[in-house]
Amino acid sequence: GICPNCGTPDQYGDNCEHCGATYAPTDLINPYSVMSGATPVLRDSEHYFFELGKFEGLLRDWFAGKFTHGTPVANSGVVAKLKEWLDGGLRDWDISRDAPYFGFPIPDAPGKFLYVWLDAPVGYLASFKALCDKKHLKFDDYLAADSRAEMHHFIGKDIINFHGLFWPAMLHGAGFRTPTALHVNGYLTVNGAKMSKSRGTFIQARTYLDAGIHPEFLRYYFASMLSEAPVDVDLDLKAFEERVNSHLVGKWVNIASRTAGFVHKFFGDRLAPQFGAQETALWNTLLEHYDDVAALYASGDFAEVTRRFVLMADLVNGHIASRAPWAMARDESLRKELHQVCSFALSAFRLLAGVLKPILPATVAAAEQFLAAPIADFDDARASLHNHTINAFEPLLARIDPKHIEAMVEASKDSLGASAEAAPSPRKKVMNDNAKPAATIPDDRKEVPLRDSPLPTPTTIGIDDFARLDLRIGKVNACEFVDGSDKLLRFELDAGPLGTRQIFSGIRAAYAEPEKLIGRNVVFIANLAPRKMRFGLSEGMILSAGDGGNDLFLLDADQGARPGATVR
RNA sequence: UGCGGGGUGGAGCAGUCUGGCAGCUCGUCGGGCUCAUAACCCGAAGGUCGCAGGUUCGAAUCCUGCCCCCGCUACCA
Repeated sequence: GICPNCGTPDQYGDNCEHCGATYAPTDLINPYSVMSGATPVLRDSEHYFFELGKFEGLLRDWFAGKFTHGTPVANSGVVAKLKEWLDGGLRDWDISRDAPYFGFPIPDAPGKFLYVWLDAPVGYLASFKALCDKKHLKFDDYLAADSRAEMHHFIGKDIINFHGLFWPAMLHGAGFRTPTALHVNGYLTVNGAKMSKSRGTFIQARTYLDAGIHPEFLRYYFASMLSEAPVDVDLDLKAFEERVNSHLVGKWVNIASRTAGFVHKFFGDRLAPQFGAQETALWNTLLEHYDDVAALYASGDFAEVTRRFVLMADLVNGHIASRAPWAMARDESLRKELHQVCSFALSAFRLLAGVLKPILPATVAAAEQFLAAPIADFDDARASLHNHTINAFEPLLARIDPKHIEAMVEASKDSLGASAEAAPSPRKKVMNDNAKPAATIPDDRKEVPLRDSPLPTPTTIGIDDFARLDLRIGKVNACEFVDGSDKLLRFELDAGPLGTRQIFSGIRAAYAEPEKLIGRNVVFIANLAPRKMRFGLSEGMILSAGDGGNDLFLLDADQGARPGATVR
């Protein structure tokens, strides 16, 4: 609506971006919905509140480490952020929502639901309770107010308040213990910007895997960027490729790759009974670094872990280069030295596997298999291998092929998303998805608001404009009502080569018997950016004719049209 | 508006709390090696550490002001 202070149009309900004034949503002049254009209406509604203010003392004690023997419950920046709330005066927390809403109905309060952030953390504990029942653990040993177990939360920085204010207060209020620590991560950007469909950087896990890129490579990259501080992490795809290839393949696996052959050829896969003097000296240096790594892990400084890992690997490769086992191999009299150098290298390879194991569990498992020497725990990797027989070396990791990254980016692109982004909105506000971390939300969904379109709507379009719409035939596999929605029907379409699509369509008023639509061939837009709705992901738009309400008629195609066929 | 985080060679980052030779990885260039998955080793070029001022023998680091980027700012999912 229009700012009541300075008259700037198109402002949100809380403050004006032009003049900076803050106001109540009801002060907005001519308010409208950016989604539908509809005019909001004011309604009275009874709500339920959690008296958060009563827990201020508890929260201050908790921040101060009173329940954790003085150990801070979170990074200083995180605590500072949380204290803002306290210093500004804690208000009661609205924990009810009116229908339509997903989640749990409030008993004896028709049409009222619990706000998702009230029940979400309870859900974590319900899940844990189920585990306790299964494993015959005592729930109270972990949750009772005097429990000495540790409870750690690993979260994104956008939900600090839920985990750092509401939740500890709820736990305490219910007679349970408070969390031991919050471990907060920042946001992820890709190639220096918010993830974007049009740039192909809105990458889904499935797309990543389908491109044939090892999942543990991403774990390594993230580890190399993370410290205790809740900083944002940029996934720079070029850096990702180079770092993973260089560190893991070029430096680490290479140590085994370049020495195992000698051990196999000359020593029957058996390692030497001892290191030489030079190797022993270097081994002790490596152990000093290794022991530091334990503390680095404990403090959450994974980036420093990987830096230390690289340093250690460089020392080993440098040593191999200076000893030149390939030259020794040509001289029968140097067999013992050759044996010692290569055996040292393989022990060092295992030590480095110990560094990497928390980050690359599957890859390290393969390394353990190759070495025939499982790493039982962190200290176990400190043992050097002597008079030990290993298995034949096989490449443990394939380098990232840049073509795979290109393919992943291409597969992530969305042509219509590109047009939406060509004229980016000046809006800074971003909606985040806290409640459902696994769900996907294209950032392009935000606005293509009418107010931002500088060009007059043309009365005619060219054929190219039409071609950008990917219209397809979809055969209705399933169609049903959506619980909690009085407007939507949920469709599952067979889109032939495009697979199946779930689409929500607001035509319930016109089609009261959705099951009768099954089998029909409808027309839908296949390249509309997927949109997350309250009830799930909607992957396209089904076309109907009419003015809305019960005046809606599905377009359809005669029987015989193939599912997925292009409409042209 | 307030608050939090950030700005360091071409890229990604450490270092800032506790002032003391500006460091790591990648990339680039030159050389070496030929065991290793175009992997490895040695060397070089490349930065007035966002800007301005101040404190100090000495400032990326401390202080003041400013600029820019990101985020949060409670009945947002």
